[in-house]
Amino acid sequence: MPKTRPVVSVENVVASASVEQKMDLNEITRTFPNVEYHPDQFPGLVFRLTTPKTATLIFTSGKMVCTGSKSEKMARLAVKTVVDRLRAGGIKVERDAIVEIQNIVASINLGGRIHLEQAARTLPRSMYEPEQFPGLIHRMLDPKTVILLFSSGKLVCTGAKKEPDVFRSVNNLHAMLEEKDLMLYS
Amino acid sequence: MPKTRPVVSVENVVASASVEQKMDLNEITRTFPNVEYHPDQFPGLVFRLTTPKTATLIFTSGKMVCTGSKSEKMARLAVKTVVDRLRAGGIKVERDAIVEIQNIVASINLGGRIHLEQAARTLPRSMYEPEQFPGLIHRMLDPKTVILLFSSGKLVCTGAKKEPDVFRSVNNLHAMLEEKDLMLYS
DNA sequence: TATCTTTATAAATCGCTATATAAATACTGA
DNA sequence: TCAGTATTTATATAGCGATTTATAAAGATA
Repeated sequence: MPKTRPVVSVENVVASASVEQKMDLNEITRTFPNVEYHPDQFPGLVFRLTTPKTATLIFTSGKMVCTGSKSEKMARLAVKTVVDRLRAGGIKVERDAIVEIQNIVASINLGGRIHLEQAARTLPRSMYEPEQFPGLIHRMLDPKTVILLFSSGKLVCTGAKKEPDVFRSVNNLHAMLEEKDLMLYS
Repeated sequence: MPKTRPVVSVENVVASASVEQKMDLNEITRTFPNVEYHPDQFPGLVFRLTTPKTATLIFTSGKMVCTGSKSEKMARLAVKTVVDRLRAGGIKVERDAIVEIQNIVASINLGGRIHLEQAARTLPRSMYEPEQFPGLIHRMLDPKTVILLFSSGKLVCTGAKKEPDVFRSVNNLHAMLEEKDLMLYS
């Protein structure tokens, strides 16, 4: 049995948003010289914030993608801040953005080593090709997430749309690893 | 002043050798299926030993290059073992190999951190381009060796032909670093 | 209709970067 | 033709940039 509880840390939250109006990216580029906009390379403009430390992609459609937040709440705050900044810079933005969380990435430490070779044989929906990537890739059905397992006992959980789903995924997997005796605590 | 003595470890010894006679590398390949011989790629045959864990290149000229030993003595033993193995396999080898040590590589831990930026400015014959390689490359004149310095306080000394030269090189450099106050002990 | 572009993020591993050194080939450049 | 460079082997050191996963957005390309 485990000596420690899994230590979970949300590392990145991806949110999509929309202000429901056309945006003039060239105008934004002129008012905010620090943004990155290379339409030949990618259609989105990159708007970075220091706090919360995020990068928000803004498209001509008024849709946005915000990445880098450490929580759902911070992602919403980041989008709000971007819109406020645009307005403060004289860019007309009629309504506040509607934000939807699209992906939550978390790192986890189970506190013991995982026998990956064995796990690859016993865990369903697993992919393990150590010469290609050192982690075992496991697709969980409920919640629908993907977990990368490393021999060190550390995990990466991605694909969750709600924070509780990260915890449920980790608990499900941890129980499974315990049950099948795939963990080694030292 | 240093709290610890440098910890020196010889990591690799390269020796050249010769049995002073032509060798039939195809014959060796037939008798020892585990050797590697791809004349289109490289003219030398690779003969590996488990103890001492080494790789010896054998050329048609009868000359050899032995790498991987942890000491001068082990390098000589490795070459002797290769020749004995050849003879045991029915390969005629008239005389014992004449061995010459060509290079000794050692890793060193000074036990304190090195201020590389500063060292690059004060040490003569130094090259430091961190974006290309994280170590500072210092060419020592006497003994004629090359020392790689890392911020961690670890070194790599290469180019020595005698083990005492490794120690002399390390002591010279250590004294120099102390003198110019480039070390930080914590 | 796919896949690529870009952004962020963790995990751990590989292959580069650089150093010396011998050997014997092939190759390129003046 | 001659001088360089590349090939291969081992070895420590330590940075960097892939590798993989999910996810949205809007263009381009196939």
